[in-house]
Amino acid sequence: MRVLIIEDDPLHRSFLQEAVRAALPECREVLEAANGVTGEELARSHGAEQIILDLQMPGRNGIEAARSIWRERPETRILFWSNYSDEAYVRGVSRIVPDGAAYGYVLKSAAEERLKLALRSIFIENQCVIDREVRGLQQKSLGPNNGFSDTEYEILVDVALGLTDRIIARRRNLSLRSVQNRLQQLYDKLEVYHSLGEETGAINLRTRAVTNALLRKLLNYSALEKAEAELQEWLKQSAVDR
Amino acid sequence: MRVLIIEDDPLHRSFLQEAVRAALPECREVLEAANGVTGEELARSHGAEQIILDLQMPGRNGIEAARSIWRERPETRILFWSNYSDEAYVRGVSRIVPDGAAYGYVLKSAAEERLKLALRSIFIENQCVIDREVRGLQQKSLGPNNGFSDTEYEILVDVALGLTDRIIARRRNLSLRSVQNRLQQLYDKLEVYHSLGEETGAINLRTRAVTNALLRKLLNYSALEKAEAELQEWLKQSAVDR
DNA sequence: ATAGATCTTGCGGGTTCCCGCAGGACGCCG
DNA sequence: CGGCGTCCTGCGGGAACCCGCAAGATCTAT
Repeated sequence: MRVLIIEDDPLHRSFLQEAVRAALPECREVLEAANGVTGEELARSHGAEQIILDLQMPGRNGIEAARSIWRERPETRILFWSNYSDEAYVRGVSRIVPDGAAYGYVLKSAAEERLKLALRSIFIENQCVIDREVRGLQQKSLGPNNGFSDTEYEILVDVALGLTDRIIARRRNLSLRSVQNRLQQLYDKLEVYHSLGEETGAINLRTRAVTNALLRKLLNYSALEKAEAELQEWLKQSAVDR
Repeated sequence: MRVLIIEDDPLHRSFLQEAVRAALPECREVLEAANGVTGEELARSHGAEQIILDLQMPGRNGIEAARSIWRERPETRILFWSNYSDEAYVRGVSRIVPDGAAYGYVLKSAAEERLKLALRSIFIENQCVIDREVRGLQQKSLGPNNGFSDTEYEILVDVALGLTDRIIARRRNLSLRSVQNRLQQLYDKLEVYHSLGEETGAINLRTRAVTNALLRKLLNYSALEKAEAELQEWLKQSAVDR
C-alpha cells in the first residue's frame, strides 16, 4: 500500500507521516506534497489510491484538488483533514464526492487515536468516516428544514459575487420576480431583519445577507474564490452565446 | 525570564515550546495557553512580559487578546505568529500597538532559524522584528498612494456590515452625499467596475465591493467579527442617546 | 380526479442607491 | 490677495431593489 499526504504545514505533514507509519504498518511508502498542484501531479504520476488531503491550502485548495483527482479515478480513497468544519467546506465536499466512494472528514483538533482509527477504516476497510461534528452539520444543512437548499445556495453565491437580480435571472434561467422571491427566502433564513436593532430600514438587506452568511461560515474565502472562477467562466461562455 | 505561548494548535504549541527552549536558554519557565481567554488570564495572573501569540484562534482571537493585554501593560513584548499576512490582520495589528512597544510579526511558513532570531531580538534586545512580506504590506497599505486611508476603511467596513448610506452618515457624522462620495472612491480603488465583463449595469456595486475586499484579503472573518461587535456596541449607545 | 401546498411569473409602488452638476468651505502657495 | 486643489454638501433623476397582491403552473396525496 502507498499513501500520499497533501498538506502545506510542514509540522502537520510530519505528524501525519508519523501517524500513518504507526497506524498502517502495511504501508510501504509515504509520499508528501506541500500544495495542491504538486499533490495532483504526484497523485497522477504514482496512481495514488490513498490520499490524506488538507482542505485549506494557499493556491489550489483541497476541494479543487479532490475534484480533479476523483474525476480521473473515482475509486480513490481520500481522507480530508481540516482545521475547521465550516459549512462551506462541508457543503463543498459533499458536492464532489462520487457515488459509492470511500472518504473521511477528520478535524485536526481530534485526538490522535481518532485519526489512526479513521486511517484504518477508510484505507483498509473502505468505509466512510465522518467526524461527528461534521456529520451533524451535513444533516442539518442538507435537510430542507433548517438548512439551505442547493438552489438557495446558488442564489446566495450569486448575490455575494455582486450580480444584479437581472443577471442572476439570466444565469439561472429564472424570471426577475422569482429571483427576488428566492432572495426573500434567503433574507428570512439568514435572519437579516433581526441582525441589527429594530430600526426599520436601517439595513441594506443584500450586503447584510452576505456578511451574515460569512459570519455563520456558510460562505468563506475559498468558496468565494471558487465561485468567482466559475462566474468568470460563465461570463466568457455567455459572451460567446450572445 | 518567562515566556507565555498562546496558540490553539497543539503541534505548533509544542514546536514553539521547543524553539523557545533552544533560542532562549535564559528562559526559566514557559507557560502555555490554548486559546485567547485563558491566555489573557495567564498573562494577567503571571504578569507575563514576553508573549508569543497566534492571530487566528477560535473564539477570542489574537488581536483582541493583544489589545486587552497591551491596555493593561503596554510594555509587554508580543511576537505575533501567524499563518497569513492578510492585510486585515496587518492593519488590525498596526492599529493596536502602543507607542514604543516592541513587537514582532513572523509567519509560520518562515524558517525555524528566523523564528529563533526574532525571539532573541524582541525578547532580549527589545527590538521590533517584522517579516519582510508583512512589512511590504504595511508600507503599501498605509501609504495614501495605493492603499486605503483609515476613513475609507471605516466606510468599507460599514458597508460590509450592511448599513445604509443614511446610517453610515449618522454613525460617522457625515452628510449623506459625503458618504456616497467616499463610496465612489471605494468602488474606484477596489476596481469594482472592471471585475466583471464590460456589461454595464451588470453588477451590484455595493456587494461586489465587499467581496473584492474579501478576495484581496483586505477584509476577513475576524475583521468582520470585530466590526460586528463594535457595531452592536454603537447601536446600544445610540439607542440610549435617542 | 380534486383539493391543497408549493413554485413561478407579472404588475405596481415605495424606497434606496448611484452619480452628474454645482455651489461653498478650507488650506496651500506664489 | 487671488488662484487652485481638495473635501463636504444639496439637488435631481434614472436605475435597481424590496415586496404585497394575484393569477397561472406543477406536484402530491388521499
